[in-house]
Order: sequence, then structure tokens, then C-alpha cells
Amino acid sequence: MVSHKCVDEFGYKGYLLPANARAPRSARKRRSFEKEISEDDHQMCAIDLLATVAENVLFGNESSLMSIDNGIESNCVVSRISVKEEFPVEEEEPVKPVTSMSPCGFSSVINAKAENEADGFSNSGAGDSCQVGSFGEDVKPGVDGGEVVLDARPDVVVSLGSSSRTKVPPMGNGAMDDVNLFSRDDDENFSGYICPRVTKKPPRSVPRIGDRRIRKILASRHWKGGSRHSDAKSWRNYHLHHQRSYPIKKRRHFDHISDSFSDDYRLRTKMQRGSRTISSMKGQGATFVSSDSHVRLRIKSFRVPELFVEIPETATVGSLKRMVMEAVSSLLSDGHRVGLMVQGKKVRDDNKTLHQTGISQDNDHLDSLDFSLEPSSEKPQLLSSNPAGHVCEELPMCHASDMVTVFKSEHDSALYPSDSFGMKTATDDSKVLVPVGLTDLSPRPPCRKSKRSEQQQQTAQRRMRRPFSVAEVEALVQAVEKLGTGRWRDVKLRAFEDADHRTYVDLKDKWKTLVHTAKISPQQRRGEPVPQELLNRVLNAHGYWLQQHMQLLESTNSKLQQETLPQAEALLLL
DNA sequence: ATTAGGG
DNA sequence: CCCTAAT
Repeated sequence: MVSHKCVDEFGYKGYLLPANARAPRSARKRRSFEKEISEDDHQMCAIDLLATVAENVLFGNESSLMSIDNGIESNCVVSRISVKEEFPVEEEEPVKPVTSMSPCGFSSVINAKAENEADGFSNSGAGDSCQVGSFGEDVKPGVDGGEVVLDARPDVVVSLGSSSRTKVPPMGNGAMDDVNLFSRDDDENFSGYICPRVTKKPPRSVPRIGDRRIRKILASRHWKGGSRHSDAKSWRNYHLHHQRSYPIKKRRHFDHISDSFSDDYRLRTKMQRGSRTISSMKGQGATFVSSDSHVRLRIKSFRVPELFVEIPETATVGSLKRMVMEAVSSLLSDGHRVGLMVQGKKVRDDNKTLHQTGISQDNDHLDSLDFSLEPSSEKPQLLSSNPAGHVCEELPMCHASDMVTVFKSEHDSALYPSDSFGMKTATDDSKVLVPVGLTDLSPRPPCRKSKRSEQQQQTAQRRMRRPFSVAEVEALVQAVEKLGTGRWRDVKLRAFEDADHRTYVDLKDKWKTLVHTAKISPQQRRGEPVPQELLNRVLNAHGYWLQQHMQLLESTNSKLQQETLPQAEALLLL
């Protein structure tokens, strides 16, 4: 039964009972208030995973802008590799005048990766071409200068089945059923970089991922779950978690989602004195004057976040590899753009030449550049009320000259709750396996029936977490004060009309947690603190409306009795 | 489609 | 947040 306590504790001043106020649904068993999402402060120990975004395609086709000096096979996806960017000295077609780093540099590389994923990843039946375990070590010690570390933060957990009873099918049959891949970076940890869709996307042929129609199908409890989940639903879980963990996972068929990949990747690089070409641009006009001097950059490695792998002993090595592969390939898939910082300043103008930007072989003090991978789809924005949010711009970037700083900034960032990330050496981080080429064994539904729905299931994902701001809470409280609880649709219309990402269910849920928050001690609260004043109003309103509902219930009850009693008497008389 | 509540 | 039951 509903407790009357609150009624006694709070006054009703200022509240008006709308004529249409509804009585609470029959007294459902009311459990203790929802437990605040309690995510441990999972640590995010990044592991150095040498990523081979290799692919000839990626690193330059004919012109081969970059060369992978690790001798990586093209079909390798992950492995510590070193990529060296070199500008041909006397090649045919000097790769266009190199005017901008982003367009013809890493950016294209990374994006190209997605385009060739099919070829590069699934085509690698000869997975052995990619050696595992080479990461962590400098492949080419001799090469000094530019080193770039791609550092991805998402804390991913790969869980392959688990329970002892689960029997993992022999590898090679593609029946990877018991797989879980989820992110430990659940809930709280995404807070800083939520990126609600700002601009409406053009009509899409497929329901957007945020669509409840799709999400509905998905299980929920597994998001936070760990290895304990296994068995039959594992396949689905895998995909769920997978999607969750990697919002950037390629969604070629389903358009992008507003979710941004909150975790950025970083690139550390060092400028290297380049070789001067024999004015290959000669005669092409003054425009290219600055292009005859080349800058060499070398991507030493890509850092990938730690991958936790939990897998039953009975699972096959192949299945394990596959999982890691999936995770990594997703990371590298797409949805990112490259950011560039020169001497601490972000370079936004893609049309500037390197020289104009200060990236010059003659610039001695410019010994480092900062690259970052950022969500490319949208301008991040914290709230609808903060249209000008430029979270992206604030993404911490790594600086080649100061690893400590790098780690520190990461450490300090709310984005990275981990307290140990980055402190590990590359070698330490390398404990995670490096998958071999992706064969045709990617996890599949036990039986494919309705391709369509299944496709949707695969791409559907949990909505990103979007903590309510104080302003939003304020609006919510005000609306509830006015409208009461139980009229969430009205609340939505009244106070969150323009906040597409706030459904009335969200508001209802938020109110629920607000009430809970208000009842617990400040020490137990988490997240952005809500002003006590607001919480007081929450309790007040909650108490008031609860009381109203109670009264309404009683009145209806008495009415019922008045109607029922006579009938009962009449029945007795018969 | 909404609402209430449990997970 | 998600999901379901009940409206």
C-alpha cells in the first residue's frame, strides 16, 4: 500500500488539484525506490592495442601516402603497427599537393577503413597474416621522430558466454552463440559527451535507432550485466553490448545516430623533418609553393582501450579472437573525424596548408602535433538548452611531448573515471589478445528468420545516457508542481516539448529518481548535484500529489462502496 | 499512445 | 534507461 507518510510531512501550499487529476493506478506494490544506477567506478585501463587500420586502401593507394612499416598484412585489423606517412619524393602524381593534413591524411585513412571493412576484415580468412602480440613494442626502433598513438577510451568488456554449462560450439562453424560484449562504461561514464541530435536528420528509410519500436525488442538487463549472462540469449546480447560499446559501429544501412562516441581517440605524433622534394610542384603555380617541402609523420601505433575478455574455458580460441576482432574493428569503423592541434591550438580550417598552419619542416620548435579522433556526426551538445555546446572542442588531446600530461588530462576528465588508465605501460596494456583476421565466423543468430527484424535488432541500441541538467530538473519540477505526477505526457508537452530525447517516460523516470534522490543523504547522491532547493520542491510536490491521489482513491472507493453495498444487500435478499 | 512500476 | 502490463 502506499504510504501516507509523505502526506503528513509536506504541506499543500501552492498546489492546485486539476480537475482531471488522476488517481494513481490501483495500489500496486510499491517497491523501495529505484536504486540509483550504481556503476562501479570501473577502471579503464587502456591497453595498447596495436591497431592496424592497415589496408592498402587506407594508407594510400597508388600514391601510397603512408607506408606501414611494420609489414602488416592488409587484412590485419589489429596489431601494433607503425604507420609512417611519407611523401613520395619523385612519384608520379605527388598525391595532390598536400595542403591539408586532415583531408589527405589520417582522416581519410580512418574513414577509408570503414569503406573497406568488408574486404579487409571479413576477407581475411588467412588470418594468420596478422600476428598477435606484437603490440607494445616499438616495431621500428630505428625510426625516431613522429610517433602517433591512437588512444581510444571506451572501456569495453568482451564476454564470451560464461556458464560452465554453456557449451561453445567448435570453432569454425560460425555458431558463435554465447557471446557478450558490453561496455563497462555504463551509465555515468558517458555523461560528459552526450551529443543529442541537434539537427533533424533527413528522412531515413529505416527507423532511427533511438526508436523505441526497435529498442523495445531489446533486452535491458544485460546492459549492465556481466559475464553472468550467457546461454541462449547470448547472441543477442553480444550484439546489444557490442552496439552499445561502440556507438560508432558502422551503420551503413541505418544511418547515424545522434549518439556520439564519447570517447575520443588520440593520436600522438611528432613532426619529423621531412625530405625536400625536387620541387615536384614546379610549374604548377604559386599556389603550391609551400608544397615542395614535405613533412613526415609517423603513426607509431593505435591505442585501443582495454578489452576485458571473459570466456568459458570450453570456448574456442577462434571464438575469442573473433570477439576481440569485432570489438576492435568496430572501434575503427567510422563515425569519426580527425582533429588537429598545432601547438595547442586547434586547427579548424581544413583548407589551410600545413605550412600556413605552422606545420613546417623548418619549424623546429614545432615538434609535435596533436591528433584526435572525434565524433564526426554531430556537434555535441549537452542539452537542448545549450544549443551552443561544443563539447567536442573540449575533448582532451594528447600531446606528444608530455605523456604524463596526457594521462593526467584523461584522468581528470569526467569522461574517464578510471584512475589507472594510462599509467600502464604499453606492454602492460598488451595483455589483451589481438585478434586475427576476421573470418566468416561472425556471430549470427541461431536461425535467421526475418532478416529484417533481425537486422534491426542488431543495430538497435540502448539510448545514450543523458543526465538531466539542473535546468531540466527545474523545468520538470515546475511542471510537476503544476500538473502533478501521473500526467507525464502533459509534463512533456509543457516543459520538454522541444527536447526530443526526453520522452514522457524519461520524465517519469527522472521524477522517480528525483524523489529518491531527495530522500537520501547528499553524500549518497551522485552525478551533477541538484540544488537542495529543488529537491525540497520535489519532495513537496511529491507529497502533495501523493496526497491528492490518495484522496481521489478514497473518494472513488467510497463511491464504489455506496454503489456496491446496496447491490450486495439486494443479492443477499434474493 | 499513456501510465505505473519493476528491472 | 529499458521493458511490460494495463489502460
